[in-house]
Amino acid sequence: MHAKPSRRTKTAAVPPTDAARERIRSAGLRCTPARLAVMERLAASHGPRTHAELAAELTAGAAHAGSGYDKATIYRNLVELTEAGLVTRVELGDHVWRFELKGVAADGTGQAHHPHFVCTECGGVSCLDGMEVAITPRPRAAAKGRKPAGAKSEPGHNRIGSVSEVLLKGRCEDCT
Amino acid sequence: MHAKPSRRTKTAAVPPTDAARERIRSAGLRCTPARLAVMERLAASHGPRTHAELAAELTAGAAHAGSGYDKATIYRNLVELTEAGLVTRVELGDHVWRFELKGVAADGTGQAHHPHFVCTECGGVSCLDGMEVAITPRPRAAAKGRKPAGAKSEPGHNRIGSVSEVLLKGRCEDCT
DNA sequence: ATGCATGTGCAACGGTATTGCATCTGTACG
DNA sequence: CGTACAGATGCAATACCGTTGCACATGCAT
Repeated sequence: MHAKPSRRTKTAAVPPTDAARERIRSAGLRCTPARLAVMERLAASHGPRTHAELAAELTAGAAHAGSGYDKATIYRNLVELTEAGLVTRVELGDHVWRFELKGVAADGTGQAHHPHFVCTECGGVSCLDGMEVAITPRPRAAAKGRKPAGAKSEPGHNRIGSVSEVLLKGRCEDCT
Repeated sequence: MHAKPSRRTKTAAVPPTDAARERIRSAGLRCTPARLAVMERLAASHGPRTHAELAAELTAGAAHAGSGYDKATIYRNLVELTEAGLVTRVELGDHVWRFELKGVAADGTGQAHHPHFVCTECGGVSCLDGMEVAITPRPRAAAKGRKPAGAKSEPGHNRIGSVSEVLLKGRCEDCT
């Protein structure tokens, strides 16, 4: 039983389900229940979710009817949605991919992603929305750091073309 | 053969081996050949190395005599050295731990904590030595020349206590 | 309704991280 | 200098996550 969204007296003229459906369709993907469920689950989350989490929620189908999807399906959907540009895949340092709904970008670009902060103690993840990270050369620089001429250190590799993702690690105030 | 001059009376110029040995000892760990080899291998690297890389180098025993250590031993040594504070373990987003010599070197110049930059195209890793990352609460209002470095009382529930690691991802200039 | 391309379920594979246990070794001690 | 013990090592097994192959079911255009 799918608990089909009875369109009677819905609070909004465009339920989020339809919005997600439209985005999926416009991304060139079929709109399947599994895909829709993944999208809605992501939309209902605040921060990035792991594949394991989503799989647990959508596989067992505890609370949500219509669940019971395979973890491989969820994984593939996440990857496909990522490739389609609807979802971002991040790695926060614990060897687990996390997926996050991307900003509204129908054209496929122009998403301002936000930095993430991970507490190395409690593992909490914070989305630093509205934060900007600027990287600047250190004031006095390495004054005394006479570089051995023979060093093979490749300074040319330090050229940053564009930064698409920022990840900070440390301790949150609760764990300090 | 090892053919190692076990005479401790050399006292010539304190080779890096002895420095590493001293650090290992002072960290409360035994000074074993495997541990020493790991330390030296890390010291000879410019960037963070993966366990697989180090294992490949130290297991097969290609160039360095005395190699042939087990990968589990190398792994355990890396973890122990990390816990001892001599090595840093970072995760650059490809689900592989990377280890980097931490703290001071023989010359005393500590390359303590530098941000890392990973190119999502070529996978190259850059150590942004001498770079500082400043996080500003707002893209517009605040000037970005400051260095909070210990930002507190962040708006919202994203309270950063202290930042210990910075990871940037994007594209290097070559891949842009 | 029908057909094809696409998505899904099941299960297996691969690779890295991690650990148990018997044996060996570094280091302190006599 | 020899001995003993805590710690380190080697070997192998385990666990887990990510990933993929293949046969079947399903969405969606016609």
